[in-house]
Amino acid sequence: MAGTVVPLSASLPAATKDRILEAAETLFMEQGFEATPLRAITAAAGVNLAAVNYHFGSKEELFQAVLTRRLDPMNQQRVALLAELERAHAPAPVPCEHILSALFRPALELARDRRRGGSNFLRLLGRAYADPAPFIRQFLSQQYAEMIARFKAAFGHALPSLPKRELSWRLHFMMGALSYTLAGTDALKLIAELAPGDEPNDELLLRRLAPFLLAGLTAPLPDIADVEASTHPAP
Amino acid sequence: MAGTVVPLSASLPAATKDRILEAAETLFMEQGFEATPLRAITAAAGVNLAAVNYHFGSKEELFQAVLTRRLDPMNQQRVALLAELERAHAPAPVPCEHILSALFRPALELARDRRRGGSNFLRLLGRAYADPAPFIRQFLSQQYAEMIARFKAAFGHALPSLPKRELSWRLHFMMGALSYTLAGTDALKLIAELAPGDEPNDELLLRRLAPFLLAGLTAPLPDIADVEASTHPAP
DNA sequence: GTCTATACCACGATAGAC
DNA sequence: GTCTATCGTGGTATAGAC
Repeated sequence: MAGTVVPLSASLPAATKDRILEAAETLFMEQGFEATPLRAITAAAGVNLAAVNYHFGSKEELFQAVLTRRLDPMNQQRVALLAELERAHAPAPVPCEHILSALFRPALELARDRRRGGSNFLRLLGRAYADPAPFIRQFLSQQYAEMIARFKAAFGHALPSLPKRELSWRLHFMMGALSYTLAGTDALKLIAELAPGDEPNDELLLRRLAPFLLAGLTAPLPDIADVEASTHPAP
Repeated sequence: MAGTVVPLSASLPAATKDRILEAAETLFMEQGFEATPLRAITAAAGVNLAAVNYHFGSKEELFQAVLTRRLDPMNQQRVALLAELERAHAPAPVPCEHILSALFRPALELARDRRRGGSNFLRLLGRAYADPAPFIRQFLSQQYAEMIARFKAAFGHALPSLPKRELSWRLHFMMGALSYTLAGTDALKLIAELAPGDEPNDELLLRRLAPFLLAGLTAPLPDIADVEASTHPAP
């Protein structure tokens, strides 16, 4: 983690594999997964068609590799930020706003960084979420499981009076609003429309979204919240 | 709306077109758009492969036809419910909870109706949202534009102190949470996990989601909200 | 107007030579 | 590791039968 020392071999002429990865990310973001022929990727990367299958096994596995390359660091950054906050506040719980911030900023940073794909990457991700292929869904759940668990625990400490089950629901809603907003088709368009003059600024979006979600998170409990402890009555 | 009189010709042996539509919906929901070969659809419908191109033009247009068949009535139902509420409350504004209800119930009803595809249809829809093909996005925007406008106006009356631009953002967030929740890969799984014992009940989900969104909608304004009124007026 | 048979061309994948 | 050749399957276009 600490040392960012790169092996000497990294400067080699190189890495057919990396060239494929790079070209694939660009083209997948521009055109989507299914709409991008493998032949277009290999042409852009200047490699042979069969190289993809050799290095990645299949087009789907190439897709997963593209996603992991961005997602894994982002989620690690999230838990690192959260851990830092917990250290700073201990033994008191971290306030909700700060937890939210740890959850959002890495995603926003990714969305803003054009060299890492920008918001197009998040759109690609959002699409993968709804993919009917069990392969992809399982892959994503696994990618997120640990991070979600940590944030759920943090929110649990910050909101001790909120039942665990209710918290699970609301976390789900929150991730939904975030994913949809960042991945949605018209997120950029919306920013341009609703904040004209400014350069499309994700920071602005965060400042809008955070109060919205924070309020939802701390909303009064629904009527059915209390019946759960006992049994389940008919609706 | 009133007369549900069906033309006599509807009882013909027929309608290759309808058989295709029916088979396509089922298979698209089960396997997704790209994963479903046209040949599988025509086989299930018992028609010739070329019939699809003849009646719909292309696979993509067939997809749009499948979506429209469910979406159009749902959105009409939404505006009808809203209109009814406005009539009942006039000249006072309709309370937010009721507006929300008019927005959600038709979607939930669709999600629960297995004969209309159930929640699988909404997942299909959610996926289409993130589709990079401009064709599909434009189609969806158009499908929703009128309905969204009416609901935005209704919320505007109910929340006169909320700046229009802020309302636009929050409506966007709301639709995001709703879409994601209904369309998400694990919505059903989540219901099963978080409400064990019950049959997967969408009503329960609504009772959770509504307070969450309602709180977000009426949340305090973000810090940057006030600078907007002065400079650029809404388009 | 409807429907069918059939012929394209592009796709992802693989086997085998180098 | 890389390449060429080839296979099976996909969406689409068209000519012609009813």
